[in-house]
Amino acid sequence: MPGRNHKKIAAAVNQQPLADFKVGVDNVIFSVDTAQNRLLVLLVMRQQEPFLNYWSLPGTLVRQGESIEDAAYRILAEKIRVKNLYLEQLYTFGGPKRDPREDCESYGVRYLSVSYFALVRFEEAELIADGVTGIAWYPVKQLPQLAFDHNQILAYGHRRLRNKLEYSPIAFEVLPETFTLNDLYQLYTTVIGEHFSDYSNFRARLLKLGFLSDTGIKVSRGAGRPASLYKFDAEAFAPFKDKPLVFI
Amino acid sequence: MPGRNHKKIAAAVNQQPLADFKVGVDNVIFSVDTAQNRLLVLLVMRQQEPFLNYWSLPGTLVRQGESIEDAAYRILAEKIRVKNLYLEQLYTFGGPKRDPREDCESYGVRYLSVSYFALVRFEEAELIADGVTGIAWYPVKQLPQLAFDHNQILAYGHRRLRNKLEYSPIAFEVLPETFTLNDLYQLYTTVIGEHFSDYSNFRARLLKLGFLSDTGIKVSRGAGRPASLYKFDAEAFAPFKDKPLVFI
DNA sequence: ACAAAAGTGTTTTTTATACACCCATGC
DNA sequence: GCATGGGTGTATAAAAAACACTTTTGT
Repeated sequence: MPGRNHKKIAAAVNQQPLADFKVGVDNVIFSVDTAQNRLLVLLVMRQQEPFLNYWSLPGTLVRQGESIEDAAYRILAEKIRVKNLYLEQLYTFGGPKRDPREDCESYGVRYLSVSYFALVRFEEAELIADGVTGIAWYPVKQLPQLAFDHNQILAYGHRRLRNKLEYSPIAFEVLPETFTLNDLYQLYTTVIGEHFSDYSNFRARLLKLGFLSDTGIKVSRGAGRPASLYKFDAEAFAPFKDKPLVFI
Repeated sequence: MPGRNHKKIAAAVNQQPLADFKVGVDNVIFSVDTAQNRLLVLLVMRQQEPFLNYWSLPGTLVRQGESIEDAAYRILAEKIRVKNLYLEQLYTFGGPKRDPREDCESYGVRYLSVSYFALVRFEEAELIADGVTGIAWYPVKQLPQLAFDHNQILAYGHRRLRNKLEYSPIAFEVLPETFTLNDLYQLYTTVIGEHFSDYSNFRARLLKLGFLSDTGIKVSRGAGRPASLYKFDAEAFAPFKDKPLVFI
């Protein structure tokens, strides 16, 4: 029965063994040091093979009963204490051979990495040093060679951060409740670069959009005229949601 | 030794069992029927439990030695023949309990779905009917209830499609090599809705940007003045890459 | 001749850009 | 009083938006 035989073969081809995965989460956690105008990323020193003593993105493997996003929040909370943060899924890297453990220790198990991208407020972020693991904010302009494909993941996260700042109001998730317009401008300058509107125009545009409300409270930063504290008004922003809008 | 004991306990807490995963890929494949001004998505009828006889996104499980992206292309090629397409990773859905198979048949294995989003040219897309599996283009405005969390994935893909059209030149990946400005306009209208510039302004803006070159060739579509065929000039577009740019 | 589709032009309004300048404070 | 940072205004250029109009075809 050639027909039947053919079907069997086709079925066999269609049912090559499925890959078994362990799923890891790697976080690209950014912050902006406005005092020194630097964009920073959180790195930890690896304590085990592979890539022992390499800097890497803080990551973990997903446990039973834990959602991917839970794992992302867990590893973040293990490394850093923050009040405000913005976190979103970045990309899933899953080619075979991206993790050297696939060759040796395992029985054909693949390692897949779901990366998350986070932005936290530098001034209030508290690194959790456990006395063993090295942990540090690194300027993204002076990165060391990282473990695994983490340089690639980081580069992808950096691109996403810039895009998000340009098109979405994520800056306000990481600024304090109230902030000066200069705080906001500095944040944009540090991440995007100096190649956009000057402060005066930036200011005028943002204010005209109408979702920044002046609290009337003034703060003085050393010399100079005191600045007004502004507040992001989520309700006033609502109409702009899902509309193309460029902040820079 | 209380110190050592404490360390042991901490280690135990930190090493709850890892989850074991099977990784699936689900494709949200869109096309635009310009003749009827409809946005379509490709659905297949499930042939097995769970969700037997439910419509679902075309998907597959990742096999040994296969990258995630390879699996996405494989399942796409199994269902449809196309010349041009745009494909990118969408999102990874991985909460526990998103797949009912986790409860019964498996030994604690989790199912994770890496979704991909694709845009293909409707006119030249050829569905591959194998005589068994139902397969169809569904208008996104009249979707049935889908298997798993596929309605959610689809909604997410739809949002991404709109954003991509607004900010990126993906329309040209799915239009034929040469196209009329009206073809382009229809594509935008169908996906985004009628709420953007009229044809005249759309046209003026796109032409001024300078990355559409007139081939000089004219085509006639029934009555009316013949239209010029244009061509996307990737080189002329290069300077706009990575710059905020809004097409609509 | 006339409807239909393509393409051009014009007018008005809104934004962007580049500045110059005024304001309030610390020292 | 003057340097410093905050804030306002203005002149010019560019772009968006609305819409009227011309051109070229099929019937």
